[in-house]
Amino acid sequence: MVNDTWGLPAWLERGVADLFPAPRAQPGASPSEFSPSEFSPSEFNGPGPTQSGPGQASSGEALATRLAEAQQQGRPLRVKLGIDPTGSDIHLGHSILFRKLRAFQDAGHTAVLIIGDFTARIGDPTGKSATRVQLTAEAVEANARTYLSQLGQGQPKAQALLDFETPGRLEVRRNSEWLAGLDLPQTIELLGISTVGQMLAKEDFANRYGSGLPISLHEFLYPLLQGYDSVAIQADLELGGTDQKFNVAMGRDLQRHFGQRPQFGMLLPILPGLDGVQKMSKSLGNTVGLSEDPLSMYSKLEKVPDAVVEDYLNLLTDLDLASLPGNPRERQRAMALEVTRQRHGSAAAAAAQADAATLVGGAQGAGAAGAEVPSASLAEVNFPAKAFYLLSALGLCASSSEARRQIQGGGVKLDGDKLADPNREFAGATELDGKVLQLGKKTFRRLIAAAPAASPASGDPGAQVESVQP
RNA sequence: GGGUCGGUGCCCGAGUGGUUAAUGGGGGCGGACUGUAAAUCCGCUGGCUCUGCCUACGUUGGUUCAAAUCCAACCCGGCCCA
Repeated sequence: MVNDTWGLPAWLERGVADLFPAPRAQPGASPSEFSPSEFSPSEFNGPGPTQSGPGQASSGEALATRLAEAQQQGRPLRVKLGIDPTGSDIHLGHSILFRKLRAFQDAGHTAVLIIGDFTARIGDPTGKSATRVQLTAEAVEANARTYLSQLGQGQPKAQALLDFETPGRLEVRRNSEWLAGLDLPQTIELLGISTVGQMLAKEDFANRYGSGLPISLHEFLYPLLQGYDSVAIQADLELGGTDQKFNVAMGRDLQRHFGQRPQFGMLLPILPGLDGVQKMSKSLGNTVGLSEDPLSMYSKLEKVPDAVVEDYLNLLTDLDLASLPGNPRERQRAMALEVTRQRHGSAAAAAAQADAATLVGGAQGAGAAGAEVPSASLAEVNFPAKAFYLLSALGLCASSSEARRQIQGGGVKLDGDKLADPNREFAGATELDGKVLQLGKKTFRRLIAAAPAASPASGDPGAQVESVQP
């Protein structure tokens, strides 16, 4: 999956899935020259890096040249990354892109982070089979702020995912800056740049069109608007997931149209989710959030399917794969430890690993050993409380019916003792204070009679009570 | 705009007047096994502090003792035609 043949500097090479422009097999084309038509969305299947014809620079070489040129002229590259503030949490899947963006920053280049506030407000349907719900400007702004704080805004660069500190290394822009002011003639100009055929070449549109699902006309505008972002900020390179190829390529077309030198496109793989099958996505409930507590993060990562451990190691860490133990289980644990360490530091990661081991042995130990278990406050629970109600009131189960089922299915334990009767009644909070409530093998909550004074991980106690389930 | 087919639970998809909270599959969750994995097997899979009650088959209204199933209007989508 990961290609090692781009010929890029080491800091840039790892994990790159695709890089374009791919050179065109065109006689007389000079490697360092950007021909005005070297790439268009309809040329997706152009020659890859290993297939370059004789005398052709690979796209890796072209980029290396560009980097050298930038350094020579003392003009850092403007590296674009667009994010869609529709959700409110950044997860490991996103972090692949941010890690690469950070690498560019550390090499002296300028990260241009575009918050797609305008496009999000209208509801970008990318990758969805149905049009997304529109968000209010306030919701978008709140999401954007959450993103920035999760990316480390206000933190020293050693701890933050992006470098917010060093002057000139980061620009945060909102695309409403330039999109909100587009008038109809300008919009029509944009629409005129692409064709229906090109749009239908996009995988998402092709699938939906092929299976008879509706495609709204305004959806054709999104790739154009996103591409226009590249024009607005004069991007030299755009980072994206491999699913963004169309949009990134569109940015090149538009830049060319508006007389700019077309950007490079650097595509990184999509991280598989915890299920190991589908991509990591909040709506699929298979994510690890960047702001999750160390124990949740470690224990989720420790049990990802073997098939994706390699990808996680490659895409989320800088570990040298060859130096890791060969045993799959050991590799899995090393990966979980390292990723947790990146977010929470060595001490917290080691503690999480130890706690995970304790908890897995059974909750028996958990109560006594004082392992770090996310806590859940009993303050909101009305006593006397029956067992099933407790589960749902604490948010461990989505509904009280489900709580009943879980108990009847034998999946619930209190301090290691199986809870058999859903109607078992608890008189008051003191009876439960300090005990560990366990659902299945992975979900633990230490019950606290009063509201927690200060929660260690996040400021929001509700966030800690969040279940592992979607 | 005309014709036509269709809109069922998280998803797909049966069901065409009456033990129907609705067959089946997928997904999900739980249990056994295991390496906390995968594979396999088993159970569960609308809500409610639940011996019972409530909401559900696009929406609203109607026929009927009884409707996801019949009728009407409306909304939404596919296809063909304009």
